[in-house]
Amino acid sequence: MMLSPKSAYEAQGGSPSSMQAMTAMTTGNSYSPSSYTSSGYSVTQSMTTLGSSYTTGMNGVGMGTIPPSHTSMTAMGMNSVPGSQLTTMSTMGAQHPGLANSLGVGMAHPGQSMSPMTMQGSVNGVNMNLTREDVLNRQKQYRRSYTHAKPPYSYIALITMAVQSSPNKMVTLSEIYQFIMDLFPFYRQNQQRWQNSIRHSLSFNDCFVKVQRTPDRPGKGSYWTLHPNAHSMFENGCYLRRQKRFKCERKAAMKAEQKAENEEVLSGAPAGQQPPPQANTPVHNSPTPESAHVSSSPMTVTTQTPSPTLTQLTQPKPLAPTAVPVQSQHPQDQLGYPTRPIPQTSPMSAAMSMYSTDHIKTSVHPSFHHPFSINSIISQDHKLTELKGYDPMQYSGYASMYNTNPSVVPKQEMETPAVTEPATGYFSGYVPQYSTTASTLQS
DNA sequence: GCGTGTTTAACTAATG
DNA sequence: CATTAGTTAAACACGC
Repeated sequence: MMLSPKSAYEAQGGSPSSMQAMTAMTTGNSYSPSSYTSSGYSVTQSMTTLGSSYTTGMNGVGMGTIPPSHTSMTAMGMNSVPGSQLTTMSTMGAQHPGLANSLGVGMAHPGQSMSPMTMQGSVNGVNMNLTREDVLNRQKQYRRSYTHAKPPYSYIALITMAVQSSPNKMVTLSEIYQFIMDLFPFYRQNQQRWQNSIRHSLSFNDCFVKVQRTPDRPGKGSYWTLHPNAHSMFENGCYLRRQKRFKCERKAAMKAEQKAENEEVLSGAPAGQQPPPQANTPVHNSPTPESAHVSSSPMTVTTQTPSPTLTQLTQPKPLAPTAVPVQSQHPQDQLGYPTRPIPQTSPMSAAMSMYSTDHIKTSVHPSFHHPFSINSIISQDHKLTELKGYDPMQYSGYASMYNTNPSVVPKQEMETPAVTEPATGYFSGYVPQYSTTASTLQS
């Protein structure tokens, strides 16, 4: 069987989209997939999540929806991942351990007390009782697996996390790399591959704005920040795949115009009448490109979804206790954008807040609350996690991205926060390596 | 040479 | 089934 590079890649961990499929599947009120047995091990367990009752397999997913080829490719792909130990995990389970966790599936961790009786499994449909040793061994395997499973986030989401986690809300390319590798062990391998994708995403997507360095801050590369209107990119509440790409139409119009001009030069024929940009598109209170050190000049932006108004953007919303008003160094100031306070939180919590629908709830859809947003899944435990100073890396994976339920997190790890939370409340466990750069910007 | 940034193309998968 | 979002590869330019 021949595997394309793409297939081999997906076998390493799958794509975010499959996560979304999973989410979609679990939105039913009653969901009872057949037990997953492709790897010879499955756990069937009843659970209640968000008021809905589920009976689910290990992954909370009906594996029957995954073509057999995926399974076999997965098995092959595992071998191509150095250090990968995804031997017993299903494809979906390997990709989305955290969600499985968050949904209350039997995912105990080493050190966590769990009676064998609470973890009844079946092998190829045959029920079996696992000994405690079996359980612990498998738990260890799962734990290792998560470390190298691909996060269910798109590169756009990862970049956004990095930006949001930065005190100044802007990061360099290398800082983005570092952020991702620090947070997701999966990305410590095949760096050339995904880093190319990161660069492509930054350039290709209008939601990312390049901020030129000023002479007093020399260094390599520019800073990257989020377009202010791009905060509602994930307005559907499912933050794994955007339904609409953030588009700067004026920019696109200019590109089209330039393209037409080029064609005109080449063909000698006059280009078609170019409608004036923004002829029918609403113009927001956008920054004037002249006032910004931004390479992408036309910054008037329209989005398919209702964008926050200027008032909404400038109106400070109630902040969390740890929130700190954004100073004038905010890149959006530099861009001439209207600013709003952004809570200074940890990368993890920043990621959470980024995946939170809070800003949408307040500025776009007051009552919007996607039942299966990550925010919904973790919201209750999130605050506790921050208070506890929980270090996600100690938990060897990003399962905690979904769930930091202290009843699931090993007690031992819960009690040993890596770093005491600074007075600024910036973070509870993760120390960004680029903090020096960021703090330099503050000065 | 290397890192950064841009662009094009091909492809997969999700969505309407 | 067509469209779109996202991924990956690759070529190229630029600056240090």
